[in-house]
Amino acid sequence: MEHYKVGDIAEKVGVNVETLRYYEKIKIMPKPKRMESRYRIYDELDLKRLLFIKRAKELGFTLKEIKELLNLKIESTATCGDVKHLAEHKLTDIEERIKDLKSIKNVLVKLVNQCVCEELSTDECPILEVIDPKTISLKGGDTI
Amino acid sequence: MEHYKVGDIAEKVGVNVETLRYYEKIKIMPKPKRMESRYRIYDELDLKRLLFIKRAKELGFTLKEIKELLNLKIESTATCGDVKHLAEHKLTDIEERIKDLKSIKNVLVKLVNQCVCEELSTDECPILEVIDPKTISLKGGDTI
DNA sequence: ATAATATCAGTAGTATAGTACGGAGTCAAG
DNA sequence: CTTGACTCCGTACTATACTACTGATATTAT
Repeated sequence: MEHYKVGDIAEKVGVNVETLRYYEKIKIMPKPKRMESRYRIYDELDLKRLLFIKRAKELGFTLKEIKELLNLKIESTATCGDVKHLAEHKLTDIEERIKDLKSIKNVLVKLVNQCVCEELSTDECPILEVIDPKTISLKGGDTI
Repeated sequence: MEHYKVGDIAEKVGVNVETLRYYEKIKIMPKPKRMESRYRIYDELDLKRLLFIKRAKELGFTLKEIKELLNLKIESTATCGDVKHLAEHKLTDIEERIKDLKSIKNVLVKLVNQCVCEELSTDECPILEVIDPKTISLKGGDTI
C-alpha cells in the first residue's frame, strides 16, 4: 500500500499542507496514522477523499455538505432509510444544479456562435433569461 | 414598467436588503435610480439579474465569476473576440462541472437503489470513485 | 556531520460574502 | 398628524474556509 506524508498528498492534489491539517480539525478528513516521529501518514483512500473534497468544493458544495455526501454509506439496517432519504434529497438538488448549468451552457453556446461571423450587438445581457424561476420561487406576485 | 423598492425586490428574490446594498457597492448590481426621497428603485431587469446572481452562487460561482458572466455581451466589434474567448472558457468549465455532477448523481442513484430492498452494507464510501482525475490532474506519479 | 528542508502544534491573520447596528429621514394607515 | 414600518448611510461584526507564522523536532542531501 502506497503511503504519503502530508506534503506529498497536498502537492499531489494541489492543496496546501495547512488545509489538510484544517480538514483534520473539522473532521472532514479522518485522523491519519502517524510515524514514530509523529508525522502523518496518508494512503490512497485519503488521496481519493481529498480529491473528492476539492472537486466538490469547486462544484459549489460547502464543506458541511461534502461531509454529508462522504458519510452517505449504508452502515446498518437501522440507518438505511435515513441514508436513502438524504441521498434522494441530494439527488434532487444535484439534478436542479445540472439543469441550471445546462441552461447557462446553452446561452453561452449561442453567444459563442453569434460571435463567429456576424457582429450582432446584444443590448441586454443574454444570460439573464436562463434561470428557471421555479428553481427559486419568487415571493409575492409573480411578475417575472 | 413595474418598479420595486429595495425591500420588495429583496423579499421577492429571498436575499436581504443589506445584501443588495453590498452588491451595489461591489458593482455586481448597477446603481439603481432613486426617488426624490433617495429611496432606491429597481425594475424587472434588476430582478432577473439578482435572481441570476443568487442561483449562480448556489451553483458554485464566485461573485467575481458571476460578474464576468453578466458582462458577457457583445458590445462592439472590437470586443467580440474577447467575449468569445471568455465565453468558450466558461463553457468548458461548465461542461466539466456538469460531467462531475452527473457522476455524483449516478453514485447517488445507485446508492438509493441499493437501499430499496437489500440491506447491502458498503464498507467504504461509494462516492469517492466518482471524480475523473483528469479534471484535476494529479501532480507527480499517477498512483491513483 | 551538518545544512537545508519538512513536519509538528498552536495561534493569529486574511479573503469572501455577507449581516447587524445606530441614528436620522420618509411613507402610509388609522 | 402621529406612530410604526421602511429606507438612508456608514461602520463594525460574523461565518466559512483557509493561510501564515513561530519555535521546536525530524529527516534528507551533500
